[in-house]
Amino acid sequence: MSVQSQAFTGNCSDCPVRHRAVCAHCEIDELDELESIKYYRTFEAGQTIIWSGDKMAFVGSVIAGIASLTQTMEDGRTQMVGLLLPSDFVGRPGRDGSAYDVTATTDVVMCCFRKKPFEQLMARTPHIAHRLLQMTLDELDAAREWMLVLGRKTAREKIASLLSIIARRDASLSPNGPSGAMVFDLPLTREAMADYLGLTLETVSRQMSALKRDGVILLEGKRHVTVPDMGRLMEEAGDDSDGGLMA
Amino acid sequence: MSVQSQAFTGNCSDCPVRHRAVCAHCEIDELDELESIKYYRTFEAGQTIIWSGDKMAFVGSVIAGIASLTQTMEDGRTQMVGLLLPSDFVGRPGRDGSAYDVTATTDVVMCCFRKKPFEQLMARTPHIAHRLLQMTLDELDAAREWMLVLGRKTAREKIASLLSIIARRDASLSPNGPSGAMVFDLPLTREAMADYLGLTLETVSRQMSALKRDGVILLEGKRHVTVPDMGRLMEEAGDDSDGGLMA
DNA sequence: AGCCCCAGTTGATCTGCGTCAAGGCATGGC
DNA sequence: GCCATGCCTTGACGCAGATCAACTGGGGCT
Repeated sequence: MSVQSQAFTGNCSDCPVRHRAVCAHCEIDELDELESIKYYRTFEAGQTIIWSGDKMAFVGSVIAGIASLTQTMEDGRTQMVGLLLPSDFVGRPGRDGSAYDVTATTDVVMCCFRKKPFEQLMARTPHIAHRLLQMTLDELDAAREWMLVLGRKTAREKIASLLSIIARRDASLSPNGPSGAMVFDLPLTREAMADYLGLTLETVSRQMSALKRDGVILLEGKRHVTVPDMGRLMEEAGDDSDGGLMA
Repeated sequence: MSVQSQAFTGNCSDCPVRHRAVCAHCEIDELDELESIKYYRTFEAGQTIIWSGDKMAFVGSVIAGIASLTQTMEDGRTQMVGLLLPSDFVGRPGRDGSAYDVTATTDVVMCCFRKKPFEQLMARTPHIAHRLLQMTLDELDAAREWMLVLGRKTAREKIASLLSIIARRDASLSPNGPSGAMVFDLPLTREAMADYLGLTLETVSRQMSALKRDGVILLEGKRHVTVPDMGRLMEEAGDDSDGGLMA
């Protein structure tokens, strides 16, 4: 499967993620300036994009595919601390090193900006800084929501939480009804799920089987998931049953 | 104990946290403008500052004392998702509701800005937005470091991690030698520690006793802690033994 | 003083998840 | 075809931490 299946010319105006990325509100002249400092890079599934501690020469956006941020302890225990989806921003203007490993979970296409020029542009262009602040605040909310999952939820609730997050993201791309059935492919191996959830891969496997046995999800093969009732899944996750959709 | 023991007149130029807060790099005229939209509020230990879901009329900085951000599930399980120390920022420009409960853990003094005018000032003043971005990125790093603690560390490592974070913060205020002995008072009850660490209070108590028995810490009463060897404590926490201080 | 109340400690027991180990089922190379 | 490899599933067992419960000690009431 090609990650570039859509006809994308490499021009910002065609960019499939532009309306959600850092450059969402840029004017034409600003886009032109971004064009001049950007380049694309592709990474194969499993490849490391940035090593923890490396100095980063670029910042950028994920255009296609999924990348993950992970931290690893000396003895090998690892925890995934973020999932980067198309339009998500990578890098930290104003600091040189990365604090985490960034790894391509699927094949990934990134739109990179050379760091120095990007920072200069940001200094001149308040609404890029503003957009980045909003995106960072969203990430902070997501990280904190995940702290609740890691600290207080049971294995079953953790799995249900992960599935409902992935399902919700897919929904925002191809809108099914929010409370109807939902179908998607898991972009993560059992091991990656375990690293995200603070579990072992065996426990992940067992709980997936349990949710399937109890009719909360249907599995076709190992990765293709059908959720017949999102409300049910969100109850299993321990969230409000409406998932905040009624507000 | 008064939280306002330092002679603080209520004027920005005397503010004990100014060099670390949002307004760190403000010029005199900007400070004047902040003066005109700010007011102080005090909260007693245990009081709720903001309820999850409330609309917030203000943003602001913690001036003295410690506040915490917590999330609670319907069945009462709670997880602390952030610890707010003096100079930390509260609130989310550009969004109305809080996603968490904000609670005063000790007596707290806050410097509040009315939200609307603050947002307008921010729009006109790029370096306030820039400072806020930096602070938010720092918080994001802290949240992600905490995800590793919650997801992968043992109870003993969790306690050691918390103690070393608190010790390090105190060190940054009153500089002892970084690898010598360190003395501080715990600002948290056992229950609050448990909520931060994703443990029960009984487990916290047992592990505190174990660290004391093993000579990693000394306890005088329930709250007064002496760490004879910070390196040892950081090993117990599962971090690099140098804690990044050798870099 | 006498009392209560709250925070913390400690013990006994239970259990959810980790650990270790044995397969299953695709895919790809020879 | 056959075997190797990667990803996943399932079972048996043990342990770290949760749960339930009793107790301690200090600080602030009347």
